[in-house]
Amino acid sequence: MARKQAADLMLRLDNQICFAIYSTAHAFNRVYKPLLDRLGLTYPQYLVMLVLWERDDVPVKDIGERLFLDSGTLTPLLKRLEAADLIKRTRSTEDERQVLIALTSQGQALREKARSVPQSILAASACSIGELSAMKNEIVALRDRLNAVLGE
Amino acid sequence: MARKQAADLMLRLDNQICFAIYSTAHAFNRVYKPLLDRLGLTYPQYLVMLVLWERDDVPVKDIGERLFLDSGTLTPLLKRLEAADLIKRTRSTEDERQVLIALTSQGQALREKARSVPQSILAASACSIGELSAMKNEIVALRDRLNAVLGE
DNA sequence: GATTATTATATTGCATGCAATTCAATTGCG
DNA sequence: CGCAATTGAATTGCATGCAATATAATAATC
Repeated sequence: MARKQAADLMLRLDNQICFAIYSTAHAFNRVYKPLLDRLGLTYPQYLVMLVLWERDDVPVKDIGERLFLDSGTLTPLLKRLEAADLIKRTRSTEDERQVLIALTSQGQALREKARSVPQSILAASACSIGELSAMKNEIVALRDRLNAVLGE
Repeated sequence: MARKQAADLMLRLDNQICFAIYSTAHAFNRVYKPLLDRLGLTYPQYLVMLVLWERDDVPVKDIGERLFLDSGTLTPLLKRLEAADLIKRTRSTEDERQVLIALTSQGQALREKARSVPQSILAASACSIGELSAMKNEIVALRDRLNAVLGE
């Protein structure tokens, strides 16, 4: 009977860390929205740009591994970024299966406008960098354990 | 110059807690997938069922406030749950603007099958209940601060 | 009590995510 | 070398999320 009650408790929405994560992801998205609107980006597009601002001329696969996204998500997203003149998609000559993603000059330039975004997010989170960093590390560790289970 | 470098560091993908949250949400979703497939539910549908298992016969609005979702998301989702015979949607007689959501007997019964889900998730997270609960509280506090900014 | 404002839900359009499939290119292996 | 297996993208279909709008019902205000 005690075991049954424990199972009931665990089914409560507010006791589930997955819902905490889920709802916080959406809250972040809503905070980002007005900031990214000014850049003409959606949040997933912003993530792709973050990857490219770190390193350019990478195959779609690499971006996908970095962001945990597959081609079904990335292909149309990248086409929209290309239509916005932020990136260029080129079939690799080395390996014609790969499509290399490079920033255009506009894509490079957008980085300057994006520099203030993290500050705004930090302010909205009303949290010190140290606290956020500690939380981030815990969450990433959790994510990696979940992904490890999936790889089995 | 130091300030510029700090802004650059903050633009790094791996330094952003939002990406930690975002990618962990997707990792959770992938871990849940096979478990929820057995129940015939998607993850957002599972969240709605969690709400309803706690309290029945509630208007769409209440579910939305609980899950931070609007009618644009909930209406079609609820129609799919109704098509699956898990819930019933009824226009309230008290206030005809409202649609009340009630569980069917099958919706009630599904709770028994769902009881084992949280245990499986706990196992996949490879974490103690205490640690998870502490993380959850921190994340919820962050979410609430973000939502507070949005309300301004 | 009539008019206006607000509220609850529904609808439309767009951008993810992801499973499943397809297709072309490359790798492996005998 | 020749062929099967694998790989990287693209495509299709379905289910979110959310902004913007529509609509009907209730509340508020004069």
